[in-house]
Amino acid sequence: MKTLRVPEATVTRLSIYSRFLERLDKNGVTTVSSGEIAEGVGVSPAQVRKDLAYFGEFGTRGVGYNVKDLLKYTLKILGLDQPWSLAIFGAGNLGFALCTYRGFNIRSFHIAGVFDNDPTRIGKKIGNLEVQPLDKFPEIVKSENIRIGVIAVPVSAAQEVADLMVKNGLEAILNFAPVALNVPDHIEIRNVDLSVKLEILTFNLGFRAAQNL
Amino acid sequence: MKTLRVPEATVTRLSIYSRFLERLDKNGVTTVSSGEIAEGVGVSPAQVRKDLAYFGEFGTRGVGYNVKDLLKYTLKILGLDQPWSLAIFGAGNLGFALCTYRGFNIRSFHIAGVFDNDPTRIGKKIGNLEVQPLDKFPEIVKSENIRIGVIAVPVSAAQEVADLMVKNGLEAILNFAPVALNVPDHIEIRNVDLSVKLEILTFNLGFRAAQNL
DNA sequence: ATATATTTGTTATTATTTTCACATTCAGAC
DNA sequence: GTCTGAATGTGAAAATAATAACAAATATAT
Repeated sequence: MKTLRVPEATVTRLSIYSRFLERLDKNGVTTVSSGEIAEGVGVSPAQVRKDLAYFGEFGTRGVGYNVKDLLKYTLKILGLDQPWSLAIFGAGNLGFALCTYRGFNIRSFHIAGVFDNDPTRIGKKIGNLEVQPLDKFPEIVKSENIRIGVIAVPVSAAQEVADLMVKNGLEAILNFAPVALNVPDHIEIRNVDLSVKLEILTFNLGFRAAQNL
Repeated sequence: MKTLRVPEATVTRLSIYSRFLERLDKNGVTTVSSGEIAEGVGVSPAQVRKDLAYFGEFGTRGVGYNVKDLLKYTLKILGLDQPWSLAIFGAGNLGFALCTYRGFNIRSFHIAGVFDNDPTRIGKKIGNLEVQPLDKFPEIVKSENIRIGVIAVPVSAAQEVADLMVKNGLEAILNFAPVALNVPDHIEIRNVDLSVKLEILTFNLGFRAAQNL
């Protein structure tokens, strides 16, 4: 094993492998090969092995991987062996959906606060959470030890929210607003654009089809 | 201009450029350079020009690009110069959010049907849409000329829904369930995983930090 | 008209990522 | 013990993508 820069694509796949391993484990499967993982998530077996090789040797030649062990390792690598508190900004339809989304509430994630500036939304219950006004943010960041913020507000408010997050010491931002945000270099930021892949589909149905590619 | 395989990353960025151009146009900007686009969406100017070069020559040397024209071209390339009807499966929180999501209702997209198998959801109104039972799907696919399906159901039901979509002649699927679906080769399918990027953030805050990378 | 400042389109270069191929290792059968 | 079949880990090769660099083209000022 060598330690070098890990491609982000590798981390992406690791997250997917780990979810697949969770399912295997739940189904009582104890051993799995790179080929079976590959088949299960839609990549090549060599890719699976190469990805894992960035982090160590987890398998047994001639046998494969122990599901429980590999799951534990992948979770550890992803940083999911510790709890993470999230703050979600925006209690509209998307924010609401994210608050109840399984992926944001399982594993080590925990939504510690939902914020909105709309008086008609403040105080509303989402599960056992209550929508908070923005001015409660600094206090809750501290009390809940929040390091990651999620932006689910309209484009027009996104930069302002990002600034607020940075000002209050958050270290990472997951941005669902389709706009490039300006944040300092030390802030980890990733964008999730819900419609980009939809437009990849229309591109493929249209343009590519026309060219017979 | 040469015609060769267009990288998917290029199509992804094109979608982002086009949204940025829409904003410029709305703000009355008439001309833009590759550098300004790059700055606005967070890539390099060379990347912008390279991406556009796959499809033609749209700019004027020494000047830049005409915003309205380039917007029109990018929309055309993405297949957004024609209307697209969508079917959304799953009227839970995520399905609900997608039904009201701007990106799925602007440009040339139009949600032509929402389906669920839960009797407590069927008949409910989402905007001016009404949640339909699954058995209405074949009829609505035809009457609304639906070619793209969106999966917003739990993992346990996702494959079944995908099969139903394929059986009814849909050509493309946008899948929000975190599982690899099995579909015939001629079906265009893309997955949107809402929590993968969240786990990239925790990876970067944890593992990478530990290694000082 | 000419010179100058810009900015594109494109080729060459560099970097990154994926695939391939195989030696190595292990478990189990005999 | 030894042999056989299976699956890993990895270095080399191939494919892909991003960056850099620059000639070509255009508008503007003089």
